[in-house]
Amino acid sequence: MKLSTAEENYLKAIFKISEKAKKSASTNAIAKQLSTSAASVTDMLKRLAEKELINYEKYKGVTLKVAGIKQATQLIRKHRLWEVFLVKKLRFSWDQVHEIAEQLEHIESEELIMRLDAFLDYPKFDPHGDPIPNADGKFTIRSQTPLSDMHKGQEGMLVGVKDHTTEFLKYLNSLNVKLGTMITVIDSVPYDGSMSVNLDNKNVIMITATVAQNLLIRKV
Amino acid sequence: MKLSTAEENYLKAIFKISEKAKKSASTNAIAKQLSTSAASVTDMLKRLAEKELINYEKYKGVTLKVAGIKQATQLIRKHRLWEVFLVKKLRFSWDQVHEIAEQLEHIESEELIMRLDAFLDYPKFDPHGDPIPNADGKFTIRSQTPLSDMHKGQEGMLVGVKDHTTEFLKYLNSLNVKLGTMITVIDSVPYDGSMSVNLDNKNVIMITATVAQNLLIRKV
DNA sequence: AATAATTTTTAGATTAATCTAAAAATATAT
DNA sequence: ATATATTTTTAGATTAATCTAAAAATTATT
Ligand SMILES: [Mn+2]
Ligand SMILES: [Mn+2]
Ligand SMILES: [Mn+2]
Ligand SMILES: [Mn+2]
Repeated sequence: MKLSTAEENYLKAIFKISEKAKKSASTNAIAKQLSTSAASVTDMLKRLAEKELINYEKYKGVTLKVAGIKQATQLIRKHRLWEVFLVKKLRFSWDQVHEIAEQLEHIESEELIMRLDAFLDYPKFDPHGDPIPNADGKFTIRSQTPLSDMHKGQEGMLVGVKDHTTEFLKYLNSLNVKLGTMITVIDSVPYDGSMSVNLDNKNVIMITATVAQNLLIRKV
Repeated sequence: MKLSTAEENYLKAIFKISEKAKKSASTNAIAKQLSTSAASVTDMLKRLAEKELINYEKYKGVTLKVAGIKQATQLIRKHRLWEVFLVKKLRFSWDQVHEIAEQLEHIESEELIMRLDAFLDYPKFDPHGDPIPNADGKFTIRSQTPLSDMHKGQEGMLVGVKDHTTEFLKYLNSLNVKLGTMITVIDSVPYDGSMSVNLDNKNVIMITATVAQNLLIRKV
């Protein structure tokens, strides 16, 4: 089924909300995610329900039907593959690619994505450490912990970030923190959750609890 | 100025028609080019005139203003760069890329095109031999003759095609005719304009006048 | 120059996607 | 359990882009 860009974006939003909350997505949550009005969301939900992509009952939230999940997953696959292309091939920085990928993900061509995937050597993760679903929609899973949950002395590698905003990523750039950086917890302050951590066994820096919550570590 | 996909496509259509006919584009010609109704064209022309992109007077044709030429040229640049990417990097065949490039050309990011251009090593021509305007909108010009205008004994290299349809390009594939192929006119039949030509000093084939008109040769 | 043919424009509808404001339903707090 | 607050839906408009059918303007033909 051929969907409009707007329809695709709604499905992706519902997918992301359900994934995070592990329950049905509310009208307001979708509106917030897409920076649109609740009224617009209701309109669109009717249309998506009509097309059998979501389960929708007035005043209850929505969940994706199988067809909807498939569409959302493919869209995420396309988004993340394009992000890899932009970073690996065009040498964009990880804080510059999201906007462009938001556009590229809507290009319609199965063949294009197959070839792009091959060209990039079938990457499993995008530049932010998010898993790229394969052509069948399967995500690679990986054990990871927010740095904020780690204790003094524990060590691991940065494998992902939760916050994808340009501001956060640029801040990490300024700290010289990137995917692959080895992080060891030197100390953590119970009072405010801030931490001092060692980077690649070189320098020690201080970070706030908020930052620590947004750094995903694979422990060694 | 940020334009919609539809607006961009109209500007490109007007550019192509004016380029070929070397005069103003008529409502009907634009409608035909875009497979839409004349009424829709009139609607859009009013909008584009309002935005100072075209010169439009009722019942006269339209011409592009400077801003319109700039937009159309940039769009063509993007289209052709993406076609190069698809063929050179993703290994698509030249008959498969136009549709996808029609979508990709509307992705909005100056930075993306700059980087894509560099990644592709600043190509001057696309996979169909069409010139790629540079960032300033300048086209490389090249002397070329339709094969149909050449005479017995003349020789040259295939540098472009006039017809960009999948059917024509696939037919050329089947003849093993591609950009770079050396073509020598063995004989031409005045009666119907058909020709027998030698390819790369190997085999001789027969082609019709129509085919010969669509092959652009740089004579040696 | 009058008539016919063609082209172009206008008029009026339609569809997707959006909005604001008001009404209705649901959830929360007293 | 009633009142209040929040969420969600409906009602009614708007805008871009399209369409068909009819009217108007232009061009071609007798
Ligand atoms: Mn992204
Ligand atoms: Mn990402
Ligand atoms: Mn093309
Ligand atoms: Mn081309």
